[in-house]
Amino acid sequence: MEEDLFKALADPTRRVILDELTERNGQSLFEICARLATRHGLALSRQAVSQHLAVLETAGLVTPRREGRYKFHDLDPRPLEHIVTRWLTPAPPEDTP
Amino acid sequence: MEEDLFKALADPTRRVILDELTERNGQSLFEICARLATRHGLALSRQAVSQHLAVLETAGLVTPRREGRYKFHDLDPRPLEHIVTRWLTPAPPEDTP
DNA sequence: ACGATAGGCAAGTCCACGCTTGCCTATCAA
DNA sequence: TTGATAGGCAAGCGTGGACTTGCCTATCGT
Repeated sequence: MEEDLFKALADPTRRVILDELTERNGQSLFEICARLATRHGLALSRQAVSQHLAVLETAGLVTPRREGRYKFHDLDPRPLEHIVTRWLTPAPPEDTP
Repeated sequence: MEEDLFKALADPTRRVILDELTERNGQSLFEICARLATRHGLALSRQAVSQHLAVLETAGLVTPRREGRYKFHDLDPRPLEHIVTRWLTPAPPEDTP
């Protein structure tokens, strides 16, 4: 659902999580917590990050992958593809040479 | 500021306003009110729409243009351009033929 | 088996956001 | 000038969302 996508992108912490996963894909919850703290000064509780990841999963931007007691998170940027073209006017006849 | 951009896109009513302006650019506040009501079943107060437009202006997605007692609103999709490429991984080596 | 690690569930708090209401200003038509 | 139209400002209400806290389950190492 597109509502979930925009809601997921609305929070700055979630966008930083996407940045983190873009730089290093497949991180676990604790890894993300640590990198948010050390690299972005975001001292969130583990539960807060877990809830953010749940929102990102609902939006289809993050795909969880279980391995034993670990849960790794893979980025999936495909839902983003259509959110720009939606409002990109279909080639307005500009006469700017 | 990018925070304003994502916040502007977070609300479904504002996205419908962007849709309206994409289809018919340069509408006034009352025009937008009317079209939200008749075409989308959104019976919002004039003030509500005005506040939405203010948010869209802050995000740089809508540029106001005054003419007499009218204020027309022009869509500017340029701020949207970078929000996808931000998380598009720089061509991962996929071996899908 | 036991403790430690990785994560989940649920309730509760706090604040930002969407919307309304009421009143005020500015421009146009008669 | 008067009334109507188009829009703005500010206070207030109510809901949703972000975050914490406390406790519970599951997997690994020894």
